[in-house]
Amino acid sequence: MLHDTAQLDLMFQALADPARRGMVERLSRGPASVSQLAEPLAMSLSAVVQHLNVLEASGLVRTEKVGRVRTCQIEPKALRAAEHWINERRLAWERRLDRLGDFLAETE
Amino acid sequence: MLHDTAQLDLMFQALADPARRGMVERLSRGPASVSQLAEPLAMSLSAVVQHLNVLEASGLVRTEKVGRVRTCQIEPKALRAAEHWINERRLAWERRLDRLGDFLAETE
DNA sequence: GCAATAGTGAAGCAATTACTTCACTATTTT
DNA sequence: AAAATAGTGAAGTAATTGCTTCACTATTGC
Repeated sequence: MLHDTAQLDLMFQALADPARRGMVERLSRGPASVSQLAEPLAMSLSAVVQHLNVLEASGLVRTEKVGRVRTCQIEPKALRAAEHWINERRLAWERRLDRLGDFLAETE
Repeated sequence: MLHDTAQLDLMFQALADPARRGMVERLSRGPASVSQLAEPLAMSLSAVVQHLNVLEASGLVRTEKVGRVRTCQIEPKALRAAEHWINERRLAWERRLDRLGDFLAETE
Protein backbone atom coordinates (compact mmCIF):
# COMPACT_ATOMS: atom_id res chain seq x y z
CA MET A 1 0.00 0.00 0.00
CA LEU A 2 2.95 2.27 0.69
CA HIS A 3 4.53 1.60 -2.68
CA ASP A 4 1.58 0.97 -4.96
CA THR A 5 2.98 2.32 -8.18
CA ALA A 6 -0.13 1.40 -10.17
CA GLN A 7 -2.22 3.62 -7.93
CA LEU A 8 0.26 6.49 -8.37
CA ASP A 9 0.07 5.98 -12.15
CA LEU A 10 -3.69 6.40 -11.97
CA MET A 11 -3.55 9.43 -9.69
CA PHE A 12 -0.97 11.38 -11.64
CA GLN A 13 -2.64 10.40 -14.90
CA ALA A 14 -5.93 11.66 -13.50
CA LEU A 15 -4.36 14.97 -12.49
CA ALA A 16 -2.67 15.41 -15.88
CA ASP A 17 -5.85 16.64 -17.55
CA PRO A 18 -7.02 20.24 -17.06
CA ALA A 19 -10.71 19.29 -17.15
CA ARG A 20 -10.14 16.74 -14.40
CA ARG A 21 -8.05 19.15 -12.35
CA GLY A 22 -10.90 21.63 -12.78
CA MET A 23 -13.28 19.05 -11.38
CA VAL A 24 -10.97 18.36 -8.42
CA GLU A 25 -10.68 22.10 -7.83
CA ARG A 26 -14.44 22.45 -7.85
CA LEU A 27 -14.80 19.51 -5.48
CA SER A 28 -12.19 20.95 -3.13
CA ARG A 29 -14.78 23.64 -2.40
CA GLY A 30 -17.45 21.08 -1.57
CA PRO A 31 -19.41 18.12 -2.96
CA ALA A 32 -21.14 18.43 -6.32
CA SER A 33 -23.38 16.45 -8.64
CA VAL A 34 -22.24 15.29 -12.07
CA SER A 35 -24.25 18.05 -13.74
CA GLN A 36 -22.75 20.69 -11.48
CA LEU A 37 -19.28 19.43 -12.35
CA ALA A 38 -20.20 19.52 -16.02
CA GLU A 39 -21.67 23.01 -15.98
CA PRO A 40 -18.47 25.07 -16.50
CA LEU A 41 -16.99 22.53 -18.92
CA ALA A 42 -17.32 22.85 -22.69
CA MET A 43 -18.02 19.19 -23.35
CA SER A 44 -20.82 16.66 -23.34
CA LEU A 45 -22.15 15.18 -20.12
CA SER A 46 -20.93 11.82 -21.35
CA ALA A 47 -17.38 13.12 -21.54
CA VAL A 48 -17.66 14.49 -18.02
CA VAL A 49 -18.83 11.12 -16.75
CA GLN A 50 -15.82 9.51 -18.41
CA HIS A 51 -13.49 11.97 -16.69
CA LEU A 52 -15.28 11.28 -13.45
CA ASN A 53 -14.71 7.56 -13.89
CA VAL A 54 -10.99 8.23 -14.31
CA LEU A 55 -10.98 10.28 -11.11
CA GLU A 56 -12.90 7.62 -9.25
CA ALA A 57 -10.64 4.80 -10.48
CA SER A 58 -7.64 6.80 -9.27
CA GLY A 59 -9.17 7.03 -5.81
CA LEU A 60 -9.06 10.83 -5.85
CA VAL A 61 -12.83 11.14 -5.89
CA ARG A 62 -15.55 9.12 -4.25
CA THR A 63 -19.15 9.20 -5.47
CA GLU A 64 -22.47 8.06 -4.17
CA LYS A 65 -25.73 7.90 -6.04
CA VAL A 66 -28.95 8.80 -4.28
CA GLY A 67 -32.06 8.73 -6.39
CA ARG A 68 -31.05 9.97 -9.80
CA VAL A 69 -28.23 12.24 -8.68
CA ARG A 70 -24.63 11.15 -8.17
CA THR A 71 -22.84 13.23 -5.59
CA CYS A 72 -19.05 13.51 -5.79
CA GLN A 73 -16.50 14.22 -3.09
CA ILE A 74 -12.77 14.52 -2.86
CA GLU A 75 -10.87 11.74 -1.12
CA PRO A 76 -8.13 13.65 0.71
CA LYS A 77 -6.20 10.48 1.57
CA ALA A 78 -5.44 9.92 -2.11
CA LEU A 79 -4.38 13.53 -2.61
CA ARG A 80 -2.07 13.10 0.34
CA ALA A 81 -0.49 9.99 -1.22
CA ALA A 82 0.40 11.85 -4.42
CA GLU A 83 1.65 14.80 -2.42
CA HIS A 84 3.74 12.47 -0.30
CA TRP A 85 5.49 10.81 -3.23
CA ILE A 86 6.57 14.17 -4.65
CA ASN A 87 7.57 15.48 -1.24
CA GLU A 88 9.81 12.48 -0.53
CA ARG A 89 11.74 12.94 -3.77
CA ARG A 90 12.13 16.66 -3.32
CA LEU A 91 13.33 16.21 0.26
CA ALA A 92 15.83 13.53 -0.76
CA TRP A 93 17.24 15.91 -3.33
CA GLU A 94 17.39 18.84 -0.92
CA ARG A 95 19.01 16.79 1.84
CA ARG A 96 21.60 15.69 -0.68
CA LEU A 97 22.31 19.28 -1.63
CA ASP A 98 22.71 20.17 2.04
CA ARG A 99 25.23 17.39 2.62
CA LEU A 100 27.10 18.48 -0.48
CA GLY A 101 27.16 22.04 0.84
CA ASP A 102 28.52 20.86 4.19
CA PHE A 103 31.16 18.82 2.45
CA LEU A 104 32.29 21.73 0.31
CA ALA A 105 32.36 24.06 3.33
CA GLU A 106 34.54 21.58 5.26
CA THR A 107 37.03 20.93 2.50
CA GLU A 108 37.39 24.61 1.70
CA MET B 1 3.38 31.49 -13.92
CA LEU B 2 1.45 30.85 -10.74
CA HIS B 3 -1.43 29.23 -12.59
CA ASP B 4 0.17 27.75 -15.67
CA THR B 5 -2.18 24.84 -16.26
CA ALA B 6 -0.26 23.68 -19.34
CA GLN B 7 2.86 23.25 -17.24
CA LEU B 8 0.88 21.29 -14.64
CA ASP B 9 -0.46 19.08 -17.44
CA LEU B 10 3.10 18.31 -18.48
CA MET B 11 4.32 17.66 -14.96
CA PHE B 12 1.53 15.36 -13.87
CA GLN B 13 1.63 13.61 -17.23
CA ALA B 14 5.37 13.13 -16.76
CA LEU B 15 4.85 11.66 -13.29
CA ALA B 16 2.09 9.33 -14.49
CA ASP B 17 4.54 6.82 -15.92
CA PRO B 18 6.36 4.36 -13.64
CA ALA B 19 9.53 4.41 -15.74
CA ARG B 20 9.66 8.19 -15.52
CA ARG B 21 8.93 8.16 -11.79
CA GLY B 22 11.74 5.63 -11.48
CA MET B 23 14.04 8.05 -13.23
CA VAL B 24 12.97 10.90 -10.96
CA GLU B 25 13.50 8.65 -7.95
CA ARG B 26 16.98 7.78 -9.17
CA LEU B 27 17.76 11.45 -9.77
CA SER B 28 16.51 12.40 -6.32
CA ARG B 29 19.57 10.54 -5.03
CA GLY B 30 21.93 12.51 -7.26
CA PRO B 31 22.70 13.40 -10.88
CA ALA B 32 23.03 10.66 -13.48
CA SER B 33 23.88 10.15 -17.12
CA VAL B 34 21.33 8.85 -19.63
CA SER B 35 22.96 5.41 -19.60
CA GLN B 36 22.87 5.28 -15.82
CA LEU B 37 19.18 6.16 -15.90
CA ALA B 38 18.61 3.48 -18.49
CA GLU B 39 20.50 0.75 -16.67
CA PRO B 40 17.71 -0.58 -14.38
CA LEU B 41 15.04 -0.12 -17.06
CA ALA B 42 13.95 -2.95 -19.36
CA MET B 43 13.75 -0.88 -22.51
CA SER B 44 15.91 0.49 -25.30
CA LEU B 45 18.12 3.51 -24.77
CA SER B 46 16.02 5.31 -27.35
CA ALA B 47 12.94 4.81 -25.23
CA VAL B 48 14.76 6.15 -22.18
CA VAL B 49 15.80 9.26 -24.11
CA GLN B 50 12.18 9.78 -25.10
CA HIS B 51 11.08 9.54 -21.46
CA LEU B 52 13.86 11.93 -20.55
CA ASN B 53 12.59 14.42 -23.13
CA VAL B 54 9.15 14.25 -21.52
CA LEU B 55 10.68 14.93 -18.10
CA GLU B 56 12.72 17.80 -19.47
CA ALA B 57 9.75 19.36 -21.29
CA SER B 58 7.80 19.21 -18.03
CA GLY B 59 10.54 21.14 -16.26
CA LEU B 60 11.04 18.39 -13.68
CA VAL B 61 14.50 17.53 -14.94
CA ARG B 62 17.30 19.65 -16.32
CA THR B 63 20.11 18.19 -18.41
CA GLU B 64 23.46 19.36 -19.65
CA LYS B 65 25.67 17.67 -22.19
CA VAL B 66 29.43 17.69 -21.70
CA GLY B 67 31.44 15.81 -24.26
CA ARG B 68 29.38 12.78 -25.18
CA VAL B 69 27.61 12.35 -21.85
CA ARG B 70 24.38 14.08 -20.90
CA THR B 71 24.05 14.61 -17.18
CA CYS B 72 20.58 14.87 -15.67
CA GLN B 73 19.42 16.59 -12.51
CA ILE B 74 16.14 17.14 -10.72
CA GLU B 75 14.64 20.62 -10.79
CA PRO B 76 13.14 20.91 -7.29
CA LYS B 77 11.20 24.08 -8.15
CA ALA B 78 9.03 22.13 -10.57
CA LEU B 79 8.44 19.36 -8.04
CA ARG B 80 7.39 22.02 -5.58
CA ALA B 81 4.87 23.46 -8.06
CA ALA B 82 3.13 20.11 -8.48
CA GLU B 83 3.22 19.53 -4.74
CA HIS B 84 1.75 22.97 -4.17
CA TRP B 85 -1.21 22.46 -6.47
CA ILE B 86 -2.21 19.26 -4.69
CA ASN B 87 -1.62 20.76 -1.27
CA GLU B 88 -3.85 23.75 -1.97
CA ARG B 89 -6.77 21.54 -2.98
CA ARG B 90 -6.36 19.23 -0.04
CA LEU B 91 -6.17 22.15 2.38
CA ALA B 92 -9.25 23.80 0.87
CA TRP B 93 -11.14 20.56 1.42
CA GLU B 94 -9.89 20.10 4.97
CA ARG B 95 -10.65 23.71 5.96
CA ARG B 96 -14.15 23.20 4.61
CA LEU B 97 -14.58 20.07 6.72
CA ASP B 98 -13.38 21.97 9.77
CA ARG B 99 -15.91 24.77 9.23
CA LEU B 100 -18.61 22.17 8.75
CA GLY B 101 -17.57 20.51 12.01
CA ASP B 102 -17.70 23.83 13.85
CA PHE B 103 -21.12 24.55 12.41
CA LEU B 104 -22.48 21.18 13.46
CA ALA B 105 -20.99 21.55 16.93
CA GLU B 106 -22.65 24.97 17.34
CA THR B 107 -26.10 23.96 16.15
CA GLU B 108 -26.08 20.81 18.23
C1' DG C 1 -49.45 9.04 -16.34
C1' DC C 2 -46.41 12.20 -18.96
C1' DA C 3 -42.71 15.08 -19.36
C1' DA C 4 -38.55 16.75 -17.73
C1' DT C 5 -34.27 15.70 -15.37
C1' DA C 6 -29.93 13.09 -14.24
C1' DG C 7 -27.08 10.07 -15.65
C1' DT C 8 -25.38 5.54 -18.26
C1' DG C 9 -23.34 2.69 -22.06
C1' DA C 10 -21.69 1.61 -26.43
C1' DA C 11 -19.70 2.56 -30.76
C1' DG C 12 -16.75 5.28 -33.44
C1' DC C 13 -12.84 8.30 -34.42
C1' DA C 14 -8.70 11.31 -34.51
C1' DA C 15 -4.76 12.30 -31.78
C1' DT C 16 -1.34 10.90 -28.62
C1' DT C 17 1.65 7.60 -26.17
C1' DA C 18 5.09 4.25 -25.39
C1' DC C 19 7.54 1.70 -27.26
C1' DT C 20 10.58 -0.76 -31.26
C1' DT C 21 14.43 -1.01 -34.77
C1' DC C 22 17.82 0.80 -37.55
C1' DA C 23 20.88 4.06 -39.22
C1' DC C 24 23.58 7.68 -37.72
C1' DT C 25 26.89 11.25 -35.29
C1' DA C 26 29.80 12.71 -32.10
C1' DT C 27 33.46 11.79 -28.54
C1' DT C 28 36.73 9.00 -26.05
C1' DT C 29 39.95 5.25 -25.43
C1' DT C 30 43.54 2.28 -26.97
C1' DA D 1 43.50 5.49 -37.05
C1' DA D 2 40.26 1.97 -35.38
C1' DA D 3 37.10 0.48 -32.08
C1' DA D 4 34.19 1.31 -28.37
C1' DT D 5 31.04 4.37 -26.00
C1' DA D 6 27.15 7.70 -25.42
C1' DG D 7 23.56 9.40 -27.27
C1' DT D 8 20.30 11.17 -31.33
C1' DG D 9 16.58 11.00 -34.86
C1' DA D 10 13.22 9.11 -37.78
C1' DA D 11 9.86 5.87 -39.06
C1' DG D 12 6.63 2.43 -37.85
C1' DT D 13 3.12 0.27 -34.79
C1' DA D 14 -0.18 -1.24 -31.31
C1' DA D 15 -2.64 0.49 -27.44
C1' DT D 16 -4.75 4.22 -25.04
C1' DT D 17 -7.05 8.76 -24.54
C1' DG D 18 -10.44 12.23 -24.99
C1' DC D 19 -13.77 13.25 -27.03
C1' DT D 20 -18.48 12.74 -30.01
C1' DT D 21 -23.31 11.08 -30.91
C1' DC D 22 -27.18 8.42 -30.14
C1' DA D 23 -30.06 5.42 -27.80
C1' DC D 24 -31.35 4.22 -23.39
C1' DT D 25 -32.85 3.81 -18.17
C1' DA D 26 -34.03 5.35 -13.96
C1' DT D 27 -36.15 9.05 -10.89
C1' DT D 28 -38.82 13.08 -9.88
C1' DG D 29 -42.23 16.84 -10.53
C1' DC D 30 -46.59 18.26 -12.27
